[in-house]
Amino acid sequence: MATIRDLARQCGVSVATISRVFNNPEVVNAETRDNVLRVAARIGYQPNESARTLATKKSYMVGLIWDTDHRRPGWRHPFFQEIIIGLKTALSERGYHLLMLATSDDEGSHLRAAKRHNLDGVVFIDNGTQDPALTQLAESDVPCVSLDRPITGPRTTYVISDNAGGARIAVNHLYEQGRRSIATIAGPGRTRPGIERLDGYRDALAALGLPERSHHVVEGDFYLAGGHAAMRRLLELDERPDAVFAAGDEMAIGAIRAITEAGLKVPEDIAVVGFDDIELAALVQPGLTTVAQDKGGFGTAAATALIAMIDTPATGSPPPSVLPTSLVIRGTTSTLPRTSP
Amino acid sequence: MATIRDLARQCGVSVATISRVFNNPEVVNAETRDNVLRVAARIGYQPNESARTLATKKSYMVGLIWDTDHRRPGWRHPFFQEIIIGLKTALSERGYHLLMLATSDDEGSHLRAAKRHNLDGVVFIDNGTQDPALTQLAESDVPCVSLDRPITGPRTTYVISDNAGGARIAVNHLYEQGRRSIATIAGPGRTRPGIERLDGYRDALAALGLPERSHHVVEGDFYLAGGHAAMRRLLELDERPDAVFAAGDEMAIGAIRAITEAGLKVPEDIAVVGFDDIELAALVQPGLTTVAQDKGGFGTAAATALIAMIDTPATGSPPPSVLPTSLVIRGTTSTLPRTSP
DNA sequence: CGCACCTCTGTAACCGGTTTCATGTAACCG
DNA sequence: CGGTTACATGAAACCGGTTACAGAGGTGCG
Repeated sequence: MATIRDLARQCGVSVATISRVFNNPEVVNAETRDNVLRVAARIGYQPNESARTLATKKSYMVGLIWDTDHRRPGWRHPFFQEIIIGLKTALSERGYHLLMLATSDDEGSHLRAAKRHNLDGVVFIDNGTQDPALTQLAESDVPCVSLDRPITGPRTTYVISDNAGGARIAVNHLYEQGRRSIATIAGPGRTRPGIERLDGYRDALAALGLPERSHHVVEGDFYLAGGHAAMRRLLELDERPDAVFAAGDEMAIGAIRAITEAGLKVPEDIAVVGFDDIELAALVQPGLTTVAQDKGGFGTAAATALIAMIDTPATGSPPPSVLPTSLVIRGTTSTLPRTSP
Repeated sequence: MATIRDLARQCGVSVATISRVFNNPEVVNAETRDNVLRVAARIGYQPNESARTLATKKSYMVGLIWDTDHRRPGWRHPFFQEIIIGLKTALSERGYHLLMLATSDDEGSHLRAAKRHNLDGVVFIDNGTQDPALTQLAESDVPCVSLDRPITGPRTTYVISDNAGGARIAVNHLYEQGRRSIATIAGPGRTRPGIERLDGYRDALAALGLPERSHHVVEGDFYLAGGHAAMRRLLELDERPDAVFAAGDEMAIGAIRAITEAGLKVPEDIAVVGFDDIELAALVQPGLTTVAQDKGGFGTAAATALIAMIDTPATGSPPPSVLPTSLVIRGTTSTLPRTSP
């Protein structure tokens, strides 16, 4: 690899001039500049990023902290790939790279790892554990963005879906379809989306003047089996609901299965709305009506907020991004559009 | 951030000694070493990785090239998340980090980007395009591992599933279930898995002494709609098959839908086997019997091969890893195990 | 005792960039 | 014509590590 001194020699100028050609082209004479660029292209010169980072303290690298947790080996984020695509694309456009840190690094102190590697900022994806290393990071001066989990700090913000709003949309939609006895299969009460979606459900019922019946609220676990079990409990009620809002698509599909097994029909007897819009939602039959999250938006919003903090050191924490959700209507709430496969 | 010179001053030793404490502890006096470590911990010293990389030419970073392609915006890898988990875990254990490079970087020359960043190696995930930048990279002296796509070079190897073997397993399984008229919905002829799985299907038929009927081979597109359409063609045949091997799970599910729509039953009238074992396979009803790929194995094998090349500069290219596939038997080939939800 | 050898440590060059400051030259101005 | 200013460039220090080499002090042996 040619170094800056090699190039300087070949061009008959000093290294300072070479450096200027790449970082401050306007201050160098046009003729000199063109010549440098020509020779650089010929000999295939390119600056060494490590040397550059060492001198400038800027790495153009953003850390991604995503603990595929030792304690919970199977943990997966439903939209991981979409988030990464969005994040990477938005970062790329601004010239930033994404570094996935080895988790073992520094025994869990992400802050130390960030400093070591001269990271310009960090994004982390919540894995549900209250990792103290994340709090430490958020409280530092390193720009941070958290996905799916509210967290604060001097230079920290977060991106989250409008869970309550989405839940309201779902309930309203069921109401518009003529349903008046709307139950919910909630997420676990300890999770953020679980709480917020349940709140939205309650708000919507109240706004519509529908009574909230406590036995119409059953807690699930976000997974298929939990949704199935929860639905069975709902089916045993004297006052059987004519619609169910499930706080997650997998639970919704489990619920549909329970309904079908009971000899009832979806949506004729019971309409179902899910939340998330996972791939599967479009593939099951009938298609699952669901509240879609803006999957790509997570990455984009995170990148935007992060770069704002990085580029203008004066700014503290931008306001959190609350991503809008939208209703995707499919077969489980409407018999009309029978989508062929 | 404390630097090595700060630490040296505080300890009353030279920077060389400090450096030795961290890189070559056995050559420094035990007492001195302990003292340095104690002071280092107290003042929170940690080496600057950029400076270290600059001096040693070793970054402990591996690049991940995964073109979420401008030309094909929707391209996604079915197992992306699992691959990343496996890759990251295996790399972490050896102290390596994963850098996702900005695609715009250097206008597509991944090789240049790798050099700039002093990457120790590179992994790339095939996106189906024959990107010349990948070939250039493979032909360089940078250690490379390609996923899902055979490619060669002086220090390059690849990881791929045993597609043909998996197809044979599938066909044999159908045979054991008493099926004798086994059709296939193949993948596109231009894709590697498409070709290999079809080869495996043919081999298996031959080995079993079953005739191969040309009209029993229909090409799909790996997606649901393609599987559906292909199955309809098979259903129109005079000689209707009693089993179908679909070269991808989504196609298999499309096929099942077509079968059901035609008033036939799975598996009673027609048994179905898929390939991949995507999440959905376990969630549809009846569960899809399918040939599972070793998703995590991709990442692990890639990391192992890459680190072998990195650690021993003398070695050229390790042999490619062909990951074994395994059959997961569910409802679409067997009426016995009716899995509850 | 003299010499070889081993153990431990320090000095200083080096990795490849960036940036401050000084300098030379030409243009401009009254 | 002398002085100010703008422009273009170069010399050298610096970023924070690593490492070749030299040297100091102690030990063992003939």
